[in-house]
Amino acid sequence: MSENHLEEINNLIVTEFSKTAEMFGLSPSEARLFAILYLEGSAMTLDQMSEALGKSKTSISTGIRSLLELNLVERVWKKGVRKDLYMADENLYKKFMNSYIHKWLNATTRQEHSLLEIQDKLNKESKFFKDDAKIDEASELYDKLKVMIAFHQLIEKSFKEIHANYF
Amino acid sequence: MSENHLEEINNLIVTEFSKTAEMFGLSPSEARLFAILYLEGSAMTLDQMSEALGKSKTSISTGIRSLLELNLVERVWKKGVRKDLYMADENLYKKFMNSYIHKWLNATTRQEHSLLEIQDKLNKESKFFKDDAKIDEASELYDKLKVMIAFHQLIEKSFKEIHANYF
DNA sequence: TTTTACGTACAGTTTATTCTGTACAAAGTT
DNA sequence: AACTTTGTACAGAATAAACTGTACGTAAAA
Repeated sequence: MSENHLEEINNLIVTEFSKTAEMFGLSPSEARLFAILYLEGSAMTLDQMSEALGKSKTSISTGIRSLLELNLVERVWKKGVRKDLYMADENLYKKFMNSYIHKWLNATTRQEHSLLEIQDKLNKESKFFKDDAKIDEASELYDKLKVMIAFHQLIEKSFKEIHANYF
Repeated sequence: MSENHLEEINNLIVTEFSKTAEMFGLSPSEARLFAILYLEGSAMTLDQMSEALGKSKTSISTGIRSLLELNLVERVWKKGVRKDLYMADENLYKKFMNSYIHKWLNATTRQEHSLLEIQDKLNKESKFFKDDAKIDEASELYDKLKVMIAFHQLIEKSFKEIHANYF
Protein backbone atom coordinates (compact mmCIF):
# COMPACT_ATOMS: atom_id res chain seq x y z
CA MET A 1 0.00 0.00 0.00
CA SER A 2 2.44 2.63 1.19
CA GLU A 3 4.82 1.06 -1.31
CA ASN A 4 2.50 2.31 -4.02
CA HIS A 5 2.35 5.72 -2.50
CA LEU A 6 6.10 6.15 -2.53
CA GLU A 7 6.21 4.75 -6.03
CA GLU A 8 3.64 7.30 -7.07
CA ILE A 9 5.35 10.21 -5.38
CA ASN A 10 8.62 9.20 -6.91
CA ASN A 11 6.96 9.26 -10.29
CA LEU A 12 5.48 12.67 -9.64
CA ILE A 13 8.88 14.05 -8.78
CA VAL A 14 10.47 12.54 -11.86
CA THR A 15 7.77 13.97 -14.06
CA GLU A 16 8.00 17.40 -12.55
CA PHE A 17 11.74 17.53 -12.52
CA SER A 18 11.90 16.40 -16.14
CA LYS A 19 10.14 19.60 -17.07
CA THR A 20 12.86 21.57 -15.38
CA ALA A 21 15.54 19.66 -17.22
CA GLU A 22 13.71 20.36 -20.45
CA MET A 23 14.04 24.05 -19.74
CA PHE A 24 17.77 23.51 -19.92
CA GLY A 25 17.43 22.28 -23.45
CA LEU A 26 17.16 18.55 -22.89
CA SER A 27 14.71 16.64 -25.03
CA PRO A 28 11.81 15.07 -23.14
CA SER A 29 13.44 11.67 -23.19
CA GLU A 30 16.86 12.92 -22.15
CA ALA A 31 15.17 14.88 -19.40
CA ARG A 32 13.33 11.88 -18.01
CA LEU A 33 16.44 9.77 -18.13
CA PHE A 34 18.35 12.38 -16.21
CA ALA A 35 15.56 12.75 -13.68
CA ILE A 36 15.48 9.01 -13.04
CA LEU A 37 19.21 8.92 -12.57
CA TYR A 38 19.28 11.96 -10.37
CA LEU A 39 16.49 10.74 -8.17
CA GLU A 40 18.05 7.35 -7.78
CA GLY A 41 21.03 9.04 -6.20
CA SER A 42 23.41 6.18 -6.76
CA ALA A 43 24.99 4.82 -9.92
CA MET A 44 22.86 2.80 -12.31
CA THR A 45 23.52 0.37 -15.13
CA LEU A 46 21.99 0.63 -18.57
CA ASP A 47 19.76 -2.31 -17.76
CA GLN A 48 18.46 -0.72 -14.61
CA MET A 49 17.57 2.47 -16.43
CA SER A 50 16.08 0.48 -19.24
CA GLU A 51 13.91 -1.32 -16.71
CA ALA A 52 12.99 1.88 -14.87
CA LEU A 53 11.94 3.70 -18.03
CA GLY A 54 10.50 0.76 -19.90
CA LYS A 55 12.66 1.45 -22.92
CA SER A 56 15.15 -0.59 -24.87
CA LYS A 57 18.76 -0.69 -23.84
CA THR A 58 19.78 0.79 -27.17
CA SER A 59 17.63 3.78 -26.49
CA ILE A 60 19.14 4.28 -23.04
CA SER A 61 22.60 3.92 -24.47
CA THR A 62 22.15 6.78 -26.89
CA GLY A 63 20.38 8.86 -24.28
CA ILE A 64 23.19 8.45 -21.80
CA ARG A 65 25.69 9.44 -24.43
CA SER A 66 23.91 12.75 -24.93
CA LEU A 67 23.90 13.39 -21.21
CA LEU A 68 27.59 12.56 -21.03
CA GLU A 69 28.32 15.06 -23.78
CA LEU A 70 26.40 17.68 -21.90
CA ASN A 71 28.49 16.80 -18.89
CA LEU A 72 25.45 16.17 -16.77
CA VAL A 73 26.23 12.55 -16.10
CA GLU A 74 29.41 10.63 -15.60
CA ARG A 75 30.54 7.08 -15.87
CA VAL A 76 31.76 5.69 -12.59
CA TRP A 77 33.63 2.59 -11.73
CA LYS A 78 32.86 0.17 -8.96
CA LYS A 79 34.99 -2.73 -7.93
CA GLY A 80 33.63 -6.05 -9.07
CA VAL A 81 30.90 -4.58 -11.24
CA ARG A 82 31.32 -5.47 -14.85
CA LYS A 83 28.59 -3.34 -16.34
CA ASP A 84 29.06 0.33 -17.01
CA LEU A 85 27.73 2.50 -14.24
CA TYR A 86 26.44 6.01 -14.66
CA MET A 87 25.69 8.67 -12.14
CA ALA A 88 24.11 12.10 -12.10
CA ASP A 89 26.11 14.73 -10.34
CA GLU A 90 24.77 15.64 -6.92
CA ASN A 91 25.33 19.33 -7.38
CA LEU A 92 22.44 20.10 -9.61
CA TYR A 93 22.68 23.80 -9.78
CA LYS A 94 26.35 23.89 -10.53
CA LYS A 95 26.28 21.18 -13.15
CA PHE A 96 23.21 22.38 -14.95
CA MET A 97 24.20 25.99 -14.94
CA ASN A 98 27.70 25.21 -16.03
CA SER A 99 26.61 22.97 -18.81
CA TYR A 100 24.03 25.46 -19.89
CA ILE A 101 26.22 28.52 -19.78
CA HIS A 102 28.92 26.78 -21.72
CA LYS A 103 26.47 25.67 -24.31
CA TRP A 104 25.38 29.26 -24.74
CA LEU A 105 28.84 30.71 -24.78
CA ASN A 106 30.02 28.20 -27.34
CA ALA A 107 27.08 28.75 -29.59
CA THR A 108 27.01 32.48 -29.35
CA THR A 109 30.72 33.01 -29.95
CA ARG A 110 30.60 30.62 -32.87
CA GLN A 111 27.66 32.44 -34.34
CA GLU A 112 29.22 35.81 -33.78
CA HIS A 113 32.22 34.57 -35.65
CA SER A 114 30.09 33.47 -38.56
CA LEU A 115 28.40 36.84 -38.66
CA LEU A 116 31.76 38.58 -38.70
CA GLU A 117 32.77 36.48 -41.66
CA ILE A 118 29.59 37.35 -43.47
CA GLN A 119 30.21 40.99 -42.69
CA ASP A 120 33.64 40.70 -44.17
CA LYS A 121 32.31 39.05 -47.27
CA LEU A 122 29.69 41.76 -47.68
CA ASN A 123 32.37 44.39 -47.29
CA LYS A 124 34.45 42.96 -50.06
CA GLU A 125 31.61 42.46 -52.46
CA SER A 126 29.97 45.79 -51.95
CA LYS A 127 33.09 47.53 -53.23
CA PHE A 128 32.05 46.52 -56.71
CA PHE A 129 28.51 47.79 -56.50
CA LYS A 130 27.74 50.73 -58.73
CA ASP A 131 23.98 50.73 -58.68
CA ASP A 132 22.65 53.02 -55.92
CA ALA A 133 19.84 50.68 -54.99
CA LYS A 134 22.33 47.88 -54.43
CA ILE A 135 24.59 50.11 -52.40
CA ASP A 136 21.70 51.06 -50.15
CA GLU A 137 20.64 47.47 -49.74
CA ALA A 138 24.15 46.44 -48.86
CA SER A 139 24.43 49.23 -46.34
CA GLU A 140 21.17 48.16 -44.71
CA LEU A 141 22.40 44.62 -44.45
CA TYR A 142 25.58 45.94 -42.99
CA ASP A 143 23.71 47.79 -40.28
CA LYS A 144 21.67 44.74 -39.43
CA LEU A 145 24.81 42.70 -39.14
CA LYS A 146 26.29 45.22 -36.77
CA VAL A 147 23.22 45.03 -34.57
CA MET A 148 23.25 41.27 -34.57
CA ILE A 149 26.90 41.11 -33.69
CA ALA A 150 26.37 43.56 -30.88
CA PHE A 151 23.49 41.39 -29.76
CA HIS A 152 25.76 38.39 -29.53
CA GLN A 153 28.29 40.36 -27.60
CA LEU A 154 25.65 41.38 -25.10
CA ILE A 155 24.56 37.79 -24.68
CA GLU A 156 28.13 36.75 -24.15
CA LYS A 157 28.57 39.44 -21.57
CA SER A 158 25.43 38.40 -19.71
CA PHE A 159 26.34 34.77 -19.57
CA LYS A 160 29.88 35.50 -18.56
CA GLU A 161 28.57 37.59 -15.73
CA ILE A 162 26.28 34.87 -14.51
CA HIS A 163 29.20 32.53 -14.67
CA ALA A 164 31.44 34.88 -12.76
CA ASN A 165 28.82 35.51 -10.11
CA TYR A 166 28.06 31.94 -9.35
CA PHE A 167 31.20 29.93 -9.82
CA MET B 1 25.06 39.34 -60.72
CA SER B 2 25.50 41.47 -57.61
CA GLU B 3 21.82 40.90 -57.10
CA ASN B 4 22.63 37.26 -56.58
CA HIS B 5 25.42 38.09 -54.21
CA LEU B 6 23.18 40.16 -51.97
CA GLU B 7 20.55 37.49 -52.20
CA GLU B 8 23.10 34.94 -51.08
CA ILE B 9 24.46 37.04 -48.25
CA ASN B 10 20.97 37.72 -47.07
CA ASN B 11 20.36 34.02 -47.00
CA LEU B 12 23.54 33.39 -45.05
CA ILE B 13 22.51 35.90 -42.43
CA VAL B 14 19.05 34.41 -42.12
CA THR B 15 20.50 30.95 -41.69
CA GLU B 16 23.01 32.02 -39.13
CA PHE B 17 20.64 34.15 -37.18
CA SER B 18 18.06 31.38 -37.09
CA LYS B 19 20.49 29.36 -35.06
CA THR B 20 20.66 32.11 -32.50
CA ALA B 21 16.90 32.28 -32.32
CA GLU B 22 16.82 28.53 -31.81
CA MET B 23 19.00 28.96 -28.75
CA PHE B 24 16.17 30.98 -27.30
CA GLY B 25 13.90 28.02 -27.62
CA LEU B 26 12.29 28.66 -30.98
CA SER B 27 11.73 25.69 -33.23
CA PRO B 28 13.75 25.73 -36.46
CA SER B 29 10.78 26.92 -38.48
CA GLU B 30 9.77 29.59 -36.00
CA ALA B 31 13.38 30.72 -35.90
CA ARG B 32 13.65 31.06 -39.65
CA LEU B 33 10.39 32.93 -39.83
CA PHE B 34 11.57 35.35 -37.21
CA ALA B 35 14.92 35.80 -38.94
CA ILE B 36 13.23 36.63 -42.24
CA LEU B 37 10.98 39.13 -40.59
CA TYR B 38 13.73 40.69 -38.59
CA LEU B 39 16.03 41.01 -41.53
CA GLU B 40 13.33 42.52 -43.67
CA GLY B 41 13.13 45.34 -41.18
CA SER B 42 9.71 46.50 -42.25
CA ALA B 43 6.28 44.95 -41.80
CA MET B 44 5.35 41.96 -43.94
CA THR B 45 2.13 40.24 -44.91
CA LEU B 46 1.48 36.53 -44.57
CA ASP B 47 1.74 36.20 -48.33
CA GLN B 48 5.11 37.89 -48.46
CA MET B 49 6.51 35.62 -45.78
CA SER B 50 4.95 32.65 -47.45
CA GLU B 51 6.67 33.63 -50.67
CA ALA B 52 9.99 34.37 -48.96
CA LEU B 53 10.06 31.04 -47.14
CA GLY B 54 8.44 28.96 -49.84
CA LYS B 55 5.87 27.64 -47.41
CA SER B 56 2.11 27.61 -47.39
CA LYS B 57 0.22 30.51 -45.93
CA THR B 58 -1.36 28.20 -43.37
CA SER B 59 2.04 27.31 -42.11
CA ILE B 60 3.06 30.94 -41.82
CA SER B 61 -0.16 31.76 -40.05
CA THR B 62 0.48 29.26 -37.28
CA GLY B 63 4.13 30.21 -37.06
CA ILE B 64 3.34 33.88 -36.65
CA ARG B 65 0.88 33.04 -33.92
CA SER B 66 3.63 31.33 -31.93
CA LEU B 67 5.90 34.31 -32.34
CA LEU B 68 3.12 36.63 -31.24
CA GLU B 69 2.59 34.56 -28.12
CA LEU B 70 6.28 34.79 -27.36
CA ASN B 71 5.94 38.51 -27.81
CA LEU B 72 8.71 38.58 -30.39
CA VAL B 73 6.55 39.91 -33.18
CA GLU B 74 3.66 42.30 -33.32
CA ARG B 75 0.83 43.05 -35.63
CA VAL B 76 0.95 46.53 -37.02
CA TRP B 77 -1.55 48.57 -38.92
CA LYS B 78 -0.92 50.62 -42.00
CA LYS B 79 -3.37 52.93 -43.63
CA GLY B 80 -4.85 51.55 -46.80
CA VAL B 81 -3.41 48.08 -46.36
CA ARG B 82 -6.06 45.46 -46.01
CA LYS B 83 -3.88 42.49 -45.18
CA ASP B 84 -2.51 41.87 -41.73
CA LEU B 85 0.99 43.18 -41.28
CA TYR B 86 3.55 41.77 -38.88
CA MET B 87 6.81 43.18 -37.69
CA ALA B 88 9.74 42.00 -35.62
CA ASP B 89 10.77 44.34 -32.88
CA GLU B 90 13.92 46.30 -33.65
CA ASN B 91 15.30 45.93 -30.19
CA LEU B 92 16.48 42.38 -30.43
CA TYR B 93 18.28 42.08 -27.18
CA LYS B 94 15.56 43.52 -25.08
CA LYS B 95 12.78 41.54 -26.71
CA PHE B 96 14.54 38.24 -26.76
CA MET B 97 15.91 38.51 -23.29
CA ASN B 98 12.61 39.65 -21.89
CA SER B 99 10.71 36.90 -23.55
CA TYR B 100 13.30 34.42 -22.45
CA ILE B 101 13.56 35.50 -18.87
CA HIS B 102 9.83 35.53 -18.46
CA LYS B 103 9.55 32.09 -19.91
CA TRP B 104 12.08 30.87 -17.35
CA LEU B 105 10.57 32.65 -14.41
CA ASN B 106 7.11 31.40 -15.22
CA ALA B 107 8.24 27.86 -15.65
CA THR B 108 10.49 27.71 -12.67
CA THR B 109 8.04 29.23 -10.21
CA ARG B 110 5.32 26.95 -11.46
CA GLN B 111 7.55 23.93 -11.08
CA GLU B 112 8.70 24.98 -7.65
CA HIS B 113 5.10 25.20 -6.66
CA SER B 114 4.44 21.69 -7.91
CA LEU B 115 7.40 20.38 -5.98
CA LEU B 116 6.16 22.05 -2.82
CA GLU B 117 2.83 20.34 -3.28
CA ILE B 118 4.51 17.00 -3.72
CA GLN B 119 6.55 17.67 -0.61
CA ASP B 120 3.39 18.37 1.29
CA LYS B 121 1.80 15.19 0.06
CA LEU B 122 4.85 13.18 1.04
CA ASN B 123 4.78 14.76 4.45
CA LYS B 124 1.21 13.74 5.07
CA GLU B 125 1.62 10.22 3.82
CA SER B 126 4.84 9.45 5.59
CA LYS B 127 3.11 9.97 8.94
CA PHE B 128 1.50 6.59 8.46
CA PHE B 129 4.66 4.70 7.63
CA LYS B 130 5.70 2.15 10.21
CA ASP B 131 8.21 0.12 8.27
CA ASP B 132 11.73 1.46 8.75
CA ALA B 133 12.72 0.92 5.14
CA LYS B 134 9.79 2.99 4.01
CA ILE B 135 10.58 5.72 6.47
CA ASP B 136 14.12 5.89 5.18
CA GLU B 137 13.01 5.96 1.58
CA ALA B 138 10.55 8.73 2.32
CA SER B 139 13.20 10.70 4.09
CA GLU B 140 15.55 10.36 1.15
CA LEU B 141 12.86 11.58 -1.21
CA TYR B 142 12.24 14.43 1.13
CA ASP B 143 15.87 15.46 0.99
CA LYS B 144 15.91 15.32 -2.77
CA LEU B 145 12.83 17.47 -2.90
CA LYS B 146 14.46 20.02 -0.66
CA VAL B 147 17.47 20.18 -2.96
CA MET B 148 15.32 20.55 -6.03
CA ILE B 149 13.25 23.29 -4.52
CA ALA B 150 16.39 25.13 -3.49
CA PHE B 151 17.62 24.66 -7.04
CA HIS B 152 14.55 26.36 -8.39
CA GLN B 153 14.95 29.18 -5.98
CA LEU B 154 18.50 29.72 -7.15
CA ILE B 155 17.40 29.77 -10.76
CA GLU B 156 14.72 32.27 -9.92
CA LYS B 157 17.23 34.42 -8.16
CA SER B 158 19.64 34.31 -11.09
CA PHE B 159 17.07 35.24 -13.65
CA LYS B 160 15.63 37.97 -11.51
CA GLU B 161 19.08 39.42 -11.22
CA ILE B 162 19.66 39.36 -14.94
CA HIS B 163 16.34 41.04 -15.36
CA ALA B 164 17.15 43.70 -12.81
CA ASN B 165 20.55 44.36 -14.31
CA TYR B 166 19.44 44.83 -17.84
CA PHE B 167 16.00 46.38 -17.82
C1' DT C 1 40.10 -21.66 -26.16
C1' DT C 2 35.38 -21.53 -25.91
C1' DT C 3 31.58 -19.41 -23.97
C1' DT C 4 28.95 -15.78 -22.10
C1' DA C 5 27.91 -10.96 -21.22
C1' DC C 6 28.00 -6.20 -22.50
C1' DG C 7 27.56 -2.00 -25.25
C1' DT C 8 26.67 0.17 -29.57
C1' DA C 9 26.04 0.54 -34.92
C1' DC C 10 22.67 0.16 -38.05
C1' DA C 11 18.26 -0.58 -40.45
C1' DG C 12 13.70 -0.48 -40.05
C1' DT C 13 9.45 0.79 -37.46
C1' DT C 14 6.74 3.62 -34.67
C1' DT C 15 5.41 8.01 -33.02
C1' DA C 16 5.42 13.04 -33.05
C1' DT C 17 5.96 17.32 -35.53
C1' DT C 18 5.49 20.22 -39.33
C1' DC C 19 3.47 21.32 -43.51
C1' DT C 20 -0.19 21.47 -47.23
C1' DG C 21 -4.75 21.99 -49.44
C1' DT C 22 -9.52 22.48 -48.91
C1' DA C 23 -13.24 24.69 -46.72
C1' DC C 24 -15.35 28.28 -44.50
C1' DA C 25 -16.31 32.51 -41.67
C1' DA C 26 -15.53 37.35 -41.47
C1' DA C 27 -14.68 41.53 -43.55
C1' DG C 28 -13.93 44.44 -47.80
C1' DT C 29 -15.27 45.81 -52.49
C1' DT C 30 -18.32 46.59 -56.39
C1' DA D 1 -27.16 42.66 -52.74
C1' DA D 2 -23.51 39.55 -54.93
C1' DC D 3 -18.73 38.89 -55.33
C1' DT D 4 -13.63 39.06 -53.64
C1' DT D 5 -10.19 38.72 -50.56
C1' DT D 6 -8.12 37.34 -46.26
C1' DG D 7 -7.00 34.47 -42.28
C1' DT D 8 -7.47 30.24 -39.86
C1' DA D 9 -9.59 25.43 -38.55
C1' DC D 10 -9.20 21.00 -39.76
C1' DA D 11 -7.85 16.59 -41.90
C1' DG D 12 -4.58 14.28 -44.18
C1' DA D 13 0.35 14.01 -46.20
C1' DA D 14 5.22 14.66 -45.69
C1' DT D 15 9.08 15.00 -42.83
C1' DA D 16 11.73 14.44 -38.67
C1' DA D 17 12.62 12.31 -34.15
C1' DA D 18 12.58 8.56 -31.04
C1' DC D 19 12.59 3.87 -30.30
C1' DT D 20 13.36 -1.25 -31.16
C1' DG D 21 15.58 -5.59 -32.47
C1' DT D 22 19.22 -7.79 -34.69
C1' DA D 23 24.01 -8.20 -35.39
C1' DC D 24 28.57 -7.80 -34.16
C1' DG D 25 33.05 -6.28 -31.84
C1' DT D 26 35.20 -6.43 -27.49
C1' DA D 27 36.19 -8.05 -23.13
C1' DA D 28 35.42 -10.86 -19.10
C1' DA D 29 34.46 -15.76 -17.36
C1' DA D 30 34.72 -20.54 -17.60
